[in-house]
Amino acid sequence: MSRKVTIHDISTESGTSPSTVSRVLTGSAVVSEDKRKAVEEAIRKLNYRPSHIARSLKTRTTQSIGLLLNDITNPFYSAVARGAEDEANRHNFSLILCNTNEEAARELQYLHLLEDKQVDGIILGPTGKNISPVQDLAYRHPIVQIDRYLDSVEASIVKVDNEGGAYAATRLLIEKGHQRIAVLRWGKQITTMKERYEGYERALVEAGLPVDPALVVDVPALDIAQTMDMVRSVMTRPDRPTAVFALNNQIGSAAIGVIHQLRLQIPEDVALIVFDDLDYFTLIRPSISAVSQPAFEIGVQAVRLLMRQAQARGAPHSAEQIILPTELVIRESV
Amino acid sequence: MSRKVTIHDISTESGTSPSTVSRVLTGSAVVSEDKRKAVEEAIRKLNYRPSHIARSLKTRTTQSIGLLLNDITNPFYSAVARGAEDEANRHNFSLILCNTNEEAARELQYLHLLEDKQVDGIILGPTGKNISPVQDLAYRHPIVQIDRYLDSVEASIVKVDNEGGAYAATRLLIEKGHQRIAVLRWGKQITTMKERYEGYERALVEAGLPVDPALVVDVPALDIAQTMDMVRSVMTRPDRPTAVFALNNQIGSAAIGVIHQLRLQIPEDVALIVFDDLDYFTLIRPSISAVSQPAFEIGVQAVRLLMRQAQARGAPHSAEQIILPTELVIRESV
DNA sequence: ACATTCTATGAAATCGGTTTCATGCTATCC
DNA sequence: GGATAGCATGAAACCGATTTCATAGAATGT
Repeated sequence: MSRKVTIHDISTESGTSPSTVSRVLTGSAVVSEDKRKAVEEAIRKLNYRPSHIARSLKTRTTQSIGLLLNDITNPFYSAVARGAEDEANRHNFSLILCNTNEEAARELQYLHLLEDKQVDGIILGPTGKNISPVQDLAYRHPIVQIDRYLDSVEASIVKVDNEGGAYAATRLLIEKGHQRIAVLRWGKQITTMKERYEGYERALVEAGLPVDPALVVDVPALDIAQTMDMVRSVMTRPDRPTAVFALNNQIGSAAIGVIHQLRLQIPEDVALIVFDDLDYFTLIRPSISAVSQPAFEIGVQAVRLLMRQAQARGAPHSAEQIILPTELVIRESV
Repeated sequence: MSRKVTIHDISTESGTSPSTVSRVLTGSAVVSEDKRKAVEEAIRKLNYRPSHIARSLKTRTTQSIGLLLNDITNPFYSAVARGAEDEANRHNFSLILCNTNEEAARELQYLHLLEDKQVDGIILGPTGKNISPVQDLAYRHPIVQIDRYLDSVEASIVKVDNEGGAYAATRLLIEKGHQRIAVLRWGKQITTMKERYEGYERALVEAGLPVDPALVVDVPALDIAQTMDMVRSVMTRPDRPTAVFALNNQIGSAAIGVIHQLRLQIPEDVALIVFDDLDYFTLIRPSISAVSQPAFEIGVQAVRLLMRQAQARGAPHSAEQIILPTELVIRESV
């Protein structure tokens, strides 16, 4: 087993100094044509590949960014990841995948780990429970929050127009004649949920409809069985709502499951609209209307924003905020 | 902005040498009780966190593994990723996420990148198009293939019992009285598809049924629209099959879409079973039967296998093979 | 033609740890 | 009690790159 080829080997093979080899590697300074050729020849001959680690140690940059998500198996987040991966790759950066599972301790552990690994930036889909550590980190490193964000933390954000999307969805239901519209949410203190709920409420108020607390259902956890139970109890009440607005894809799926179980007809018995679109919504009958989010684009924009911030390091980095539009996709369920 | 705290700072603060600090850090040698206390105190006081990069440079180990997948948005792969992440975290390893998008060039680029980054191991869901580079890599580094594998390459594998799962599914359809069972596949040279097809064929042959080439549908690409077109053409033939077996979740979803479009009743007009289970299969009506794969567990096992191989480095590492069982989940669609 | 600036290059320091090696001290043995 | 082994420790080398700094030689200006 031959030892790994180092810059020193290239140096001797090409009859130059390591400094010169480094210069042709990074292009950081002018090197004469013949030396350059010699170095390039040696690199090819010995099949040399520079060590990222050694480089990182000196340059204090790792060409990597941390991607901290609550649940990579949630189609929304995996699309974000895909977008981020795509854009990162375009910049020759790689992603370190961290799954928090909505656990504060795990998020915190990862935040430290990523700092120890000296990632050049962090894309954070926050659990919402580590406010001050995130603030501290944001002070020292480029960090962009996606989807949700921590209200008091001064860090960049890439999100969608939750309020507007929810408003449009609710309005659609009202226009279709619905007066009793249930809203299903989870974690009402989370910014996404807050904003979506506000959009719902604004549409109701604007239309002069009452905001009935009985129609606002908070599911206790993102557990499909529990969520279905909650939804079932709403849907089996004597004064059942005529329309349901689920504020995320998981609750939406639970609602679909319950409605099917109860043998209710969509949209005759109950109309349905879900915040966040899933592939299968178009495949089933009736197809499900949704507020579609540009998840892939969120990932792309987050990486771009990070690149800009990393570039401008040293300069007082202002916390940017990117708000992407949602799209109301009207299908058979309304 | 205070400079980063280094091992040298701890050394002076605690009145010891860097060597001793390193020894308490790694626990690689005995240190007297009082020195240890002093070092630990200094670490706490200065809030010291060792640099992973510097450590990696010397130890030639990065505590990270590369995760190379074709499509992280495919629920199967994202579940694998989740499992891998979980297990890696348990071992204090982190994952570098690489999405190949089924592109050979991208896969190759990533294989090089991961080697340059000196990951301790690679989990590879291969495109199938980079046989000799993978073989070369496997010779130098721990690598485990998941799901698919490269036939000629000597590297460990974690996969499911594709043949057995497909056999069981086909058998079920036959037992339900179906004689004309279409099979939908993509990329027939890919090991998973080959094995699943073999299971299908074995079940037919065992039951004395003919293997009708007209019922074997190869979709040209994993594109939902194209796939739906192919499926539609089969389902609109005069001698339409009475049952359909889709060999992966994407083709399965396309099939569901087409069947709904054509207003065919499941399972009366056509029975359906899909290799690989998706969440929504239980939510819709009728619910869809599936061959369920332990995707999370594949990720977990892959990481464990990698850990073992990395441990045994130096010893001639034998290529292990782990075959996990599938589960036939019978729902309303048959 | 001589002083001065430029340019390409190599030597050496550096990044922040780990590990080998040498050493002084204490414990053990006959 | 003197020789030997064991043990904790620090000095220095090392991992593999980049970057600063010094310098020799070429190019430029007057």
